[in-house]
Amino acid sequence: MARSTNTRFAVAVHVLTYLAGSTGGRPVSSDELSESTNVNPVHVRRVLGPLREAGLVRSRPGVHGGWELAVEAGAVTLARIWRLLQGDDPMLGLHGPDPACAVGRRVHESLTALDRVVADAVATELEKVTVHDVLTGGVPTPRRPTRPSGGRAR
Amino acid sequence: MARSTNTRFAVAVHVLTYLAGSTGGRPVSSDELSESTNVNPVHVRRVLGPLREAGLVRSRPGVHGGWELAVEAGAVTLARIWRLLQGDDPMLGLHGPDPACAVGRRVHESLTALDRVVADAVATELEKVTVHDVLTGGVPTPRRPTRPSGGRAR
DNA sequence: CTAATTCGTCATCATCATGGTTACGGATTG
DNA sequence: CAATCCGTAACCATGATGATGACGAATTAG
Repeated sequence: MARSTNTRFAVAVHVLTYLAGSTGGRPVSSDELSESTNVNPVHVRRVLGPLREAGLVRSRPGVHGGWELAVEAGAVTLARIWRLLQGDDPMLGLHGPDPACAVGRRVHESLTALDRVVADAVATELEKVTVHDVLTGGVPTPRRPTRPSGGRAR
Repeated sequence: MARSTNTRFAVAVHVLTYLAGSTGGRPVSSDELSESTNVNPVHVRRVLGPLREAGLVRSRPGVHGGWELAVEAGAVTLARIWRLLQGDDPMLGLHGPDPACAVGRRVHESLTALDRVVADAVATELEKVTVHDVLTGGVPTPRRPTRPSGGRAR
C-alpha cells in the first residue's frame, strides 16, 4: 500500500547525504548518525547493512571506526537505495480474494501487473535523483504545487 | 512506503469490478461482496463508505438492499479510487530528523518534495486504468516483464 | 403491524510490521 | 590490556490493520 510507516528509505538517504556532506572523509559512528537521524544506533546499522553489501558504504570497527561512503555521492541514485531496502515489495497493497471467484482472479492478476507498472514509475522518478542532488538541494519539485483536492477526513 | 500491508485499495477495485461485472443491476449485499473479496462485511462497508460519499456507488438498507454502481465502470479511474482511499498519505515513508541538524532539514525537505513527485507519477499510471479495463483485462503490463534484479533476503 | 433483511457504526480484540532497548561477542586502535 | 565501535540476537512497546460481535435504523415482505 499504500504504505508507509516505514522510514528505512528516509533514514538511508539521510545517512548517505550526511556522509557525503558534513564529514571530511573521516568515518562516522552510528551513534553520531543516530543523533542526526533521530533513530537509535542499532537501527542505523540495520538499515546500512544492505547498503554495505551493495558496496555503497564501508564500515570499520575499532576506535576510530565508523561509516564512510564507498562511492561518489553523484553516482548513487535514490532508486538504487529504494531497491536495496524495499526490494520488490508491493506498492499498492494486494488482497487475497476467493480463488474460486473468476472476478477475484482477474482483479488480482490485474492489480499484480499494475503494481509492477507503478513500481517502475516510482523507480523512474527516483532514478533522476542522486544523493548529491539531495545534498545540494537539486531535487525536482512537484508539477502540481500542492494537491488542492477536496480533503478526506482520517 | 513503501507501504503496504493495506488492502483497502485492492478491495475497493475488486468490489467495483464485481459490481460492474457479474451483477445485472441488482444490488449486492456486503455479505456477498465479503465472500468474493475474502474480507469481512464490516470491512467492505468501511471501504465503500468514501466511495459512496464520492458518488461512485449507492447503498440501500432493507430486504433487497445492497450496493450498486452509481456511474459507468469506464468512467471510474483507479487513480480516483486511490485518492479517495489513500488521500495524500506519503508513498515513501518519512522520518523525523533532528531539527537542529542542517543536513537533516535539507533531507527532510527534499524527501517531502520527492514524495509528491512520486505520488504524482503513481497517480499518472493509475489514471490510465478504469474499472472497465480491469473487468475486461485491459490493464497495462510492466515494460520489464519481471524484475530480474539480484534478490535480497528478507 | 410484525418479521426479516441489510446497512451504519461503535467497541473490542488479534495480528503483524516497525523500531527501540539491552546485551554480548569480535575487531581495531592506542 | 583498555577503550571504542561494529554485528547481531533477543526481547519489548507501539501503532496500523482487519476481524468480530453487537445494536439501532431503514426498508421490504407477509
